[in-house]
Amino acid sequence: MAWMHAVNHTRGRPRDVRVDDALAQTVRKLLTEVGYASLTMDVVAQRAGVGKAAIYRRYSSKAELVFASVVHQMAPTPAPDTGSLRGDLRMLAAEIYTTLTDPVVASATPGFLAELADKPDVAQRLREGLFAREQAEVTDLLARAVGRGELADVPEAALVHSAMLGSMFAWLSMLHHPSDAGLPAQVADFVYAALAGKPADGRALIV
Amino acid sequence: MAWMHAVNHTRGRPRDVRVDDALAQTVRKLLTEVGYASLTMDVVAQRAGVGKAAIYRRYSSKAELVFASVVHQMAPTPAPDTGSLRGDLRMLAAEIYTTLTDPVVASATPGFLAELADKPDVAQRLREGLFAREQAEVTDLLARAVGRGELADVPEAALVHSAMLGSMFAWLSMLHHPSDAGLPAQVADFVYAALAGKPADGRALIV
Amino acid sequence: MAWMHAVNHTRGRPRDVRVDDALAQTVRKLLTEVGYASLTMDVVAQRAGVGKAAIYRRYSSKAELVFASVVHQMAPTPAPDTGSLRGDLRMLAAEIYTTLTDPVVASATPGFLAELADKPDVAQRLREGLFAREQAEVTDLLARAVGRGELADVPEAALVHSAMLGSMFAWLSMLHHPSDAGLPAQVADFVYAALAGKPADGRALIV
Amino acid sequence: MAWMHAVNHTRGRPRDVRVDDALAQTVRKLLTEVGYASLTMDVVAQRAGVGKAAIYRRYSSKAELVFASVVHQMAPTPAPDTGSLRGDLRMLAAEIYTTLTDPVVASATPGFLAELADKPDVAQRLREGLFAREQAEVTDLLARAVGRGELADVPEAALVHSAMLGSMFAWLSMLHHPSDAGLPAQVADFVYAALAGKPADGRALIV
DNA sequence: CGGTAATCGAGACGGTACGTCTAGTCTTAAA
DNA sequence: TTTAAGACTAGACGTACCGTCTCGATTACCG
Repeated sequence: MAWMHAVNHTRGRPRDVRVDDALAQTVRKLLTEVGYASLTMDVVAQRAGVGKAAIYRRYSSKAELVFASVVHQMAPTPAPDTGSLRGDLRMLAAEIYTTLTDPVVASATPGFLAELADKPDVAQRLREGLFAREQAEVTDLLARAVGRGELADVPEAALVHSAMLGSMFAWLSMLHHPSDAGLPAQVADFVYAALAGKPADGRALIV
Repeated sequence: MAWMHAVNHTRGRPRDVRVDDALAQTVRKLLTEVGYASLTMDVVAQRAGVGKAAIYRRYSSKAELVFASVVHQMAPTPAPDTGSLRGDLRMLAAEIYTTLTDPVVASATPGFLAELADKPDVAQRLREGLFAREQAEVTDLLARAVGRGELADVPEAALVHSAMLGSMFAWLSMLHHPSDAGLPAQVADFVYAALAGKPADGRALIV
Repeated sequence: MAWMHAVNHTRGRPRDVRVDDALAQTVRKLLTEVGYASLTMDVVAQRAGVGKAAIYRRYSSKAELVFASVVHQMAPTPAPDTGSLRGDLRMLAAEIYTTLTDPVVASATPGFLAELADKPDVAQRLREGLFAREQAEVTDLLARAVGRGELADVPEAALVHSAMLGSMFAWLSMLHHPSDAGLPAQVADFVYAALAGKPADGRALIV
Repeated sequence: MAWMHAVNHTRGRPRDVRVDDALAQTVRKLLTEVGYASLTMDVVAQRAGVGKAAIYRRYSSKAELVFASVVHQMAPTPAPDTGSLRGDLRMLAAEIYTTLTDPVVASATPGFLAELADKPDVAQRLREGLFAREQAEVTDLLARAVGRGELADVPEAALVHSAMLGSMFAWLSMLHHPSDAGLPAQVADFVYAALAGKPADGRALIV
């Protein structure tokens, strides 16, 4: 099947791979420097030493360019399995937290969410490329917990995913509470408590 | 104390209240029609039958205008107290859900979050005017539960708030799951389980 | 006939004369400071310590205000008669020159000419109030020359007027040659030569 | 030496000549239709089928645009030499008259003169590009007359130029006398009389 | 001497042009 | 055919100005 990709590009000058790298690096740097809104295509081209046509030949819009550049070298994170539901949740929470607080991701996310409102196609690709894998991890993690006998029934993965991702996103980006290394564990334990029926933070349940 | 607000406006022609109303109404209508990004100041001015100067005399930017218009007549929501923690949580979840799925709010939110990245002052006002009250409700609600003896210790309100707001926001705006009337109850019960130590959805805990 | 003006204005508060003076003075000062184009009604009002309504109650437009302010205290120039055509021409030239090089007039004139293109009514008033009297002087001056026997026939006053006014205006405002005290005499002599058939500047005619 | 002008424009897409043409034509048409003051950049762009950026890339302001468009294809008029001073003057007067009464020039001139007050750089360019050549013609014309023996001494060209240009400008634009085909000849003869010492219009000189 | 009516400064109002900026497309010459 | 450079269209942004309108507070005359 590999030949599929090797379509005879042998007509005219081949794409310069250094362009792709320069773009990704430049976009990532600019995102942290000025943010998504003030990142302009002209400046990207100039700083990357690249023509605008070379950009639009690869990405059809600013949103796609930024998306690709942000995802570019995002952790592939194969799989965790720590042996316990609580451990798995903490692992996942830490992973999500790391992503959300990454300077590049944090700079791109809000502007990104804004564009998704208008462009369902980009939104679709974002969800598939970014969130689908995460959600699959949640599904696996829950299945493992059921297998271990930690949970009687498998809860809805989407809800658990929303709880973990959303809690941290709201904490950081909406309520603008300070970034705190203890946050992911807190959230993971909170979710664990909800699933396992043990009060969060080991607090005793009275009635 | 009312006289405090009656600051001597007696100098020159006073602001026309109808302009404020026309602006808020027009912005709200345009938000649902074309969304935040495609809402232009010129069109707002034209449709409101107002000069652009009148807008910029009140709001220094598009972001401020939209913010004010969205908040304009947002539910004052006095207080609930349903007699039980679960009931209170469901009430609050329903309220948040209603807000998040309101056409106007839903249209404005993403574009809004994007602008907050650049404009800390607007962000500050948004948090104070929009989220602070919500968080106060959470605090009260938890205190009441402790008072009733439903909880042994008072949990951190900010975390509970993040969990409720964030879960629903992520579900709706990030993962784009379909709007579902059952969502707020699900989320409320999930949070209740975490706090009260009973498995969500009444699922039995095995170990 | 004076009673015509004394129309019973005796209803309500009478116009404050100090407003008129303040306006004229302010406009004249602003004209020399920033020129016609950059003179704004708001600044006039502010600097004169006057409301804009008070201005528009007197003058229907910026053009009218400036016109009135410039003419305000312009030389009434009774009449010259120096005893000779050449002397009369020199006198008139000097008068026109003084007017054209007056800082206020010089600042207002170009912007003024521009507005006349669109507003025939203001143009009409300008011509009647400003140029008509000048032209009448030319007519008288020529008639006197004929009476004295200096000229056989009375030349067209409008042409002579154009020659004197236009030559100096072109020299100063179009070609931007430096202001020169000798200019009016030169122009007067030039016109005299044309009328009297003697070469300008006493130059000998060869053929 | 021609290569000096062919500065290596070979870097990026070259300016589109059709844009320049479309702009000049559109401005000329609009000048006659609505005049200088009511000519707006947006309408120019729209009617020319051109983006505003393309205009401001070429001209830094409305004044520069209009200036360039008016001068654009103005008669190069090499040189006349009719064999006599009177003939040369009539020729020049006719040329100036044609220019002044050209609908485009007539519409642009007043608004133009107004802007020159504020913008000395534009004024400088106007004088060099527009009047300098005219004045050179006057100088030549007078030199020829001296060569022919029609004049004993060479008069000051600037004064003669001012007299011809100014007389007609004042007649048309300041005093708003009706446009008259006989005007240039009248003015030329008037100037001729001043130079040659023969009474204008063949009127007899008495003393 | 109190009512009536036009005035006053202050400043908000609708409308409209300006000049700047951006996204995404297109056009060169060179490689 | 790709490259860098940069011009292209379209259209929003925020500022500025004009001429009008609206406040509450002054004046004058008239009854």
